[in-house]
Amino acid sequence: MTIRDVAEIAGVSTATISRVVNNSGYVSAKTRRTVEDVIREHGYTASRSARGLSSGRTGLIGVTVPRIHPAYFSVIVAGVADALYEHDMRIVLCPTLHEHDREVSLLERLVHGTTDGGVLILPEESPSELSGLMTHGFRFVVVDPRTRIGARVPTVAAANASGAAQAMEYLLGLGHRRIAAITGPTDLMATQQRARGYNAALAAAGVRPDPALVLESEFDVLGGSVAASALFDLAERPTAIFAFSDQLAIGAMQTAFARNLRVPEDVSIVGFDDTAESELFRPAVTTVRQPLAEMGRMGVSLLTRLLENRQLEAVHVELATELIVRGSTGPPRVALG
Amino acid sequence: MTIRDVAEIAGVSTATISRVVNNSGYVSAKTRRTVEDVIREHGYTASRSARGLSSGRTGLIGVTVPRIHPAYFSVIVAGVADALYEHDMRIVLCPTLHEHDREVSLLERLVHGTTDGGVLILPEESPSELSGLMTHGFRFVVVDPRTRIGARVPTVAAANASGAAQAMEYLLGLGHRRIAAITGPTDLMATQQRARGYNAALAAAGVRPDPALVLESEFDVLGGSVAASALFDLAERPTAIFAFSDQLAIGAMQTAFARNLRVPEDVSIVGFDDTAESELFRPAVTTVRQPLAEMGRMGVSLLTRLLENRQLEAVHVELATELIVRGSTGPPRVALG
DNA sequence: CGGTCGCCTGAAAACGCTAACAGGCGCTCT
DNA sequence: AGAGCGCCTGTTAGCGTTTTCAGGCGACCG
Repeated sequence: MTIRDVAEIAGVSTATISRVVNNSGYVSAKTRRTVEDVIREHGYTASRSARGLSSGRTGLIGVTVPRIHPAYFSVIVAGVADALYEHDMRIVLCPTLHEHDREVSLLERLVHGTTDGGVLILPEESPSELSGLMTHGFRFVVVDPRTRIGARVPTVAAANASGAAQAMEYLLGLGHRRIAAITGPTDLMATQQRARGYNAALAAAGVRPDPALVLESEFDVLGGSVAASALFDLAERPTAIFAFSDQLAIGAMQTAFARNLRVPEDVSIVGFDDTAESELFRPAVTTVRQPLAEMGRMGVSLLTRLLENRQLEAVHVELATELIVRGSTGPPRVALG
Repeated sequence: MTIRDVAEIAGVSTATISRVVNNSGYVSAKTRRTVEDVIREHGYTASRSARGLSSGRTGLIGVTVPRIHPAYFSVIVAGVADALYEHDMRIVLCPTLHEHDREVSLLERLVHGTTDGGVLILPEESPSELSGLMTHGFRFVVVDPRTRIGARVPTVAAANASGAAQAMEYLLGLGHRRIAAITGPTDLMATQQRARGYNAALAAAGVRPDPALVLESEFDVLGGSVAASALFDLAERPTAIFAFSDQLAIGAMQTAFARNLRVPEDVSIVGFDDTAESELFRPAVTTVRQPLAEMGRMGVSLLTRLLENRQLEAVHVELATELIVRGSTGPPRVALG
């Protein structure tokens, strides 16, 4: 079933079919109906390849993502896929496996004729490579940028600083004063922002920050365990730990259990992300919810505007976070100062 | 940068470029080198659209999946993506959101000129719709079939029956005799197979099956909680529960905790799948590992053979499972029988 | 009544690539 | 020496769309 077949059956030209399908240009109501009937009856769908070749638009959006299965990424991708579906576009998924070369070569291929644009999730690309792509004419949006990127590249992120501040204010409000932080890798913007929120909240409460209470780690469970272990070894143990991801929080809780510390009685723990496991774990993890799916959707929303050559009103979007209070937090055992 | 530009610069015809790029047909070593240099220097990549239109092969594989973010699916997708990457193919991801109509319409679009084939993960499609697609000429593979599908449709699944038997033999070996099962939806083939393994193992051990100990549920945490609750209310409580998914197992464990039952001292619990959360949870969940990523890779492997019009030596592939013993299982408190 | 304009439709030229065909060249074999 | 046969390369006809351009046909206006 090609457009030519449809044209023949409907007794019109291929141009008319094209106009009906894309509803562009003038078509009389009668002709339109006839054509639509034929299309429905014979089940015609335009070939994306041909359309792509002819019009330059493939209806495909490339999505690069470090890995698929961590809940963090897959929820964003789900948001992207959902939003794209509504625009009748499809998503070409490219896991980069954290390999910079792989990402670069993927992008090169995406640029040329394969896709109309891209959603880059936590890209490994340097800011200069990204602006290179941009000047090259590739339309894309970065979700959860790794570092600060040139002002012209549209980005979507969570309000990391204020989210962290929210969590800290809550802990401070419970009476905690010795609040440790297990941060992510410090080169990540998300980490820096959350650290900013952490420090700001402490300062606002008049608590002197203690550098010994801030530990850096990879964003994984093991890192959380190790860091928590170090924190529990401190002469003056923290009464609360703010982990910069749920994975870290769970690692910390595992260590607490292993040392027969009760959560939250002996130590309160807060995570970040609100991925599925934070709710599953017992006690359920108090966490800062990142609107991951919404971030994906917002990325698509920016991108479609970009593809329509419309001006973006906001190039850097921050989505609000929300503190989800669950069972892993409570007042400190001995109310201090 | 089109093939014509490259041809002009290299001083050869476009056909030669095409031959070099696809290494098909004869090209002299010298010409090949020249062309490759030009390509590298000017960064040419063939337009997938044009190639697709001309040759009928787009290098795109459609992957339908009910949802992306449950770990179960995303791990399979990761396997698929990885394997496809090695074939220089890309994956067009289509979440169906469990909606049958959505899936059908997606497939229709995939069939026509968009993709070369498909990997259908737990498809909602009826067997007849699937064989319809097949006779229509669409090349695809089903991973984790929902129901028994016609013999001609290639499928990849885990060895569900023997996996369940493994788990049961382990529990029986520990001395358990009253072993409950929380199954998934009974219309799923996976559920039926696991139930088969459950019953077979009981029979082999000479244990009379008790229908009261087998409860059906959706594959989610809540279902596990509810079912476990019912099991714990039984006059004669089971000493072990075999949950047909990790989610169910975790739900069951949460209920156990809520009732002050210790795991594994008061009740042993086994899950299925070995998704990430089963390792995170405390106690870590003993579970039957499904080789999800491998299932994805195997799907691609079958599909590529299909695309090359090669005969498949095995149309229905079952991948072995593995029992992962963790902390949620132990001998029953009072050794019975 | 002729011109203009809006609506509608068709013809035809791309779009960038592949593949079938044809031809040229140099060798070997008879 | 001529035929035959590998090897290499070029020519060219599509592939199925979109899009531009050029009309045709009424209606309305002057």
